[in-house]
Amino acid sequence: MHLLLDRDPDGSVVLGAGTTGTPAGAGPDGGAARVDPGDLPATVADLEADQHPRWTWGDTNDWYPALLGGGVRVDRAHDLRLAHRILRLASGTATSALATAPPSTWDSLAPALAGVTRADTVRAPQAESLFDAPTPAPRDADRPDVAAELAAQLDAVAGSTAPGRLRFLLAAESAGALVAAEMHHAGLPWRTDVHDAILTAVLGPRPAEGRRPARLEALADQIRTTLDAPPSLNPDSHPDLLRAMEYAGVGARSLRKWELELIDHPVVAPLLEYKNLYRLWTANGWHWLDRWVDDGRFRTEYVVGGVVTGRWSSTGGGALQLPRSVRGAVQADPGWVLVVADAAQLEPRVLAAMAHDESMAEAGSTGDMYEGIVASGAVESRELAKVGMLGAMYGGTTGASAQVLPRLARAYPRAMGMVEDAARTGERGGVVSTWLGRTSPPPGQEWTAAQSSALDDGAADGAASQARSTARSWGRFTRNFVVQGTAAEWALCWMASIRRRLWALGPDAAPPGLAPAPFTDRPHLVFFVHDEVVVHAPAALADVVAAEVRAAAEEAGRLLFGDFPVRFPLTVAAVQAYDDAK
DNA sequence: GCTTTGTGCCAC
DNA sequence: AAACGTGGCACAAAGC
Repeated sequence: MHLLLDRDPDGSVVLGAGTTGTPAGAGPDGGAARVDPGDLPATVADLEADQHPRWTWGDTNDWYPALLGGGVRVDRAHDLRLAHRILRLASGTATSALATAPPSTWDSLAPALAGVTRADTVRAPQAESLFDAPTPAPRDADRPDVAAELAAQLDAVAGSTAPGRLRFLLAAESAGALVAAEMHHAGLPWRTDVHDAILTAVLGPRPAEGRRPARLEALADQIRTTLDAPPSLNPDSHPDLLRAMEYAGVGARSLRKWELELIDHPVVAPLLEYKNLYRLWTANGWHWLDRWVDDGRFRTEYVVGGVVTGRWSSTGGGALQLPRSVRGAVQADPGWVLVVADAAQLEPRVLAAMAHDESMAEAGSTGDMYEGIVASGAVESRELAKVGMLGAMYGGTTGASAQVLPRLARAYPRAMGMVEDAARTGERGGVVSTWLGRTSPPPGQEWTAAQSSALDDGAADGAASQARSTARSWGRFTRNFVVQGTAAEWALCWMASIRRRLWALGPDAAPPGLAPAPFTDRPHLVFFVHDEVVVHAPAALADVVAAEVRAAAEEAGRLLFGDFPVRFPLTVAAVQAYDDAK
């Protein structure tokens, strides 16, 4: 059952207030109870053990980090902010009171940051002068009413066109919020010394502040010499560099890597190397290390549902774009291993399942799905199968991808038909939904303006083609939305299952640490990127953990797609360093 | 001086 | 100078 957590304006914690079916014992008489914030972890731990409730709160990051800090892990949650966002847009709940109500504070809530508690925010020094009006305290009416919101959400789900799927989606989204907070708490093991060695090997030793590393300096000189440019030429200035290149007759219109690679000129090699190393230095160099790695852990802020499709985004340190070149610095603690697992060809498999395309699922039944497509005779090569499938899911219209599309459409009419339908719906301005019912946003101003101006009397030349182009672009978005979004749902289920299974393994025999460890004394998730997870585990449990991660993938497929014969094979490796995997 | 925009590359 | 989806981020240049 749901157990609500809320705060009074004075900061005291209210437990179970207004919860429908409040469990006996939450408060003295089965109703609301007031808890001193300092006692919250202990109180939550007791209730978790006794009643195993679904902890229901406005935003997981407002509550869970402090509980984790107090050594308390919870099993289930309901994140009202995340659920609200889903239900407001979902086609399945379009007629509900929740979806038809005017926008409320729930619609304007920004995700809280796990590293920043509300108390920190309140205590933060306020920039105010004598002339500034004091910041007004939030009016009572603006305070989100958690009990009313929960009731509205449960009502919307119950009256929806597919209550089971939506309930599942909300549970998965909330489980994701728990995972995200726990991964932030645990951090990704990061060897600063190894990272520094990686940088030093290719850039030279860390330079003085404000100076280029030696290798970059040498390359800059080489670029200047090759271009016959003065020492004042700054290779970081695009206009200056392009001008110097034009003067030297290089013939490049931009500084993009792919374009430079097409050019035959002696400056290309040193310039490409410069750009490559410059990127490493600025994006993941020593400054990055100083800023984001603390005490052997990299902590980012995972933003659950940060992408419209339901994928996560992250803020801080570019966690979801960690370049391969620094992944060697991600290393397990002594006596531990990293179990790295990624789902092979996740999106095409998801597409096959949601379209109930048995032929396509069959192509993925033995292992590599692209090889399976080749084996079925649809296309000649793995590479062609891959670019063809990606083109189908992205809406590619050119090149090899477009060329094989007709053959894929003949071999897999159901799957290809589904993404085509999604594209057509988007072009018309309609919305599409994922397998569990997350719905795409309606098209925005650009689409509407383009379509209406094409219909105007005396429409400008090009208005019609502009309208078509905008419509197609939105069609590519909706086409991709259904696949990417459903893949994100699979990933949420996968992680929720992994989380539960790892917890069930029980604590390691390791001696208790000084700080309370809510879960880091047993195998735990430390990283996630769309279709890939990393588990930090005691070395002795490597095989057990690998098996659980595989079992979780099967479970996720079964929970989402039932008996439909689609497989979700993984690549799994237990390694010391992240870059040892594959 | 500040913020916004453009460029380009990284990840899936 | 992108084709073909979703993002984050750093830097220089442009705008205010």
